[in-house]
Amino acid sequence: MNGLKLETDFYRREDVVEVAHDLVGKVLCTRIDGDTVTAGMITETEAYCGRNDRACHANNGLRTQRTETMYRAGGVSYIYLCYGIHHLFNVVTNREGLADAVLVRGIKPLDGIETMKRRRMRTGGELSPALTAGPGRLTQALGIVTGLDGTSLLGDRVWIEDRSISLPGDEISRSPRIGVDYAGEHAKRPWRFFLRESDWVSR
DNA sequence: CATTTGATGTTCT
DNA sequence: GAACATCAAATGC
Repeated sequence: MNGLKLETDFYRREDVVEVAHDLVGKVLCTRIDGDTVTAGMITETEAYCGRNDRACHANNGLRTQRTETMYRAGGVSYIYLCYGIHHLFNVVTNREGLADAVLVRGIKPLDGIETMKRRRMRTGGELSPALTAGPGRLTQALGIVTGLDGTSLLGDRVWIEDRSISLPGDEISRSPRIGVDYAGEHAKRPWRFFLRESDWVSR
């Protein structure tokens, strides 16, 4: 609770890799259909750049119905269906016309844990990383679905807070992105950021 | 433990 | 028709 909602200045910076780094330690919050607020600290992110990045859906200016959201000005969500089952959540960054986004791959549960367990159909079970570690898992726990694609992150359904969680300088590690082998050389770029030593990261 | 496979729907060729 | 920013359950050691 009592965090400061991130504003457009945070999202509209030019360097999506920098935004991906800075999102680690921030708190992703949702309030879906008047339900309890559910929230968790972001533990893992990946940057995708619309220009010269074969791993990005909107690479080389590819404009489709799906990727159109990525071209909007920073500060909205980009949510799409992956493998026909999983709703993956991204943060659109940069200015209008440039398709940059940050994929959120893991959170550590903070608020509304019982609600998250219910959405994941894991009531009664022990609190484990299976609840929210992984891009498809956290969206289900937070109630995020593709119907929320394009939602403003300055609104009251999906937003991100700065709760002044302090992380030691060496806590954030970086590595190549996961599951993008098809991108060739670009797959090797170290554009994944994650909390070292955290249980709440994917894999 | 590690590895494989089935689920499932949208997008793009 | 193939590929896909994944996950959970099943199978193989």
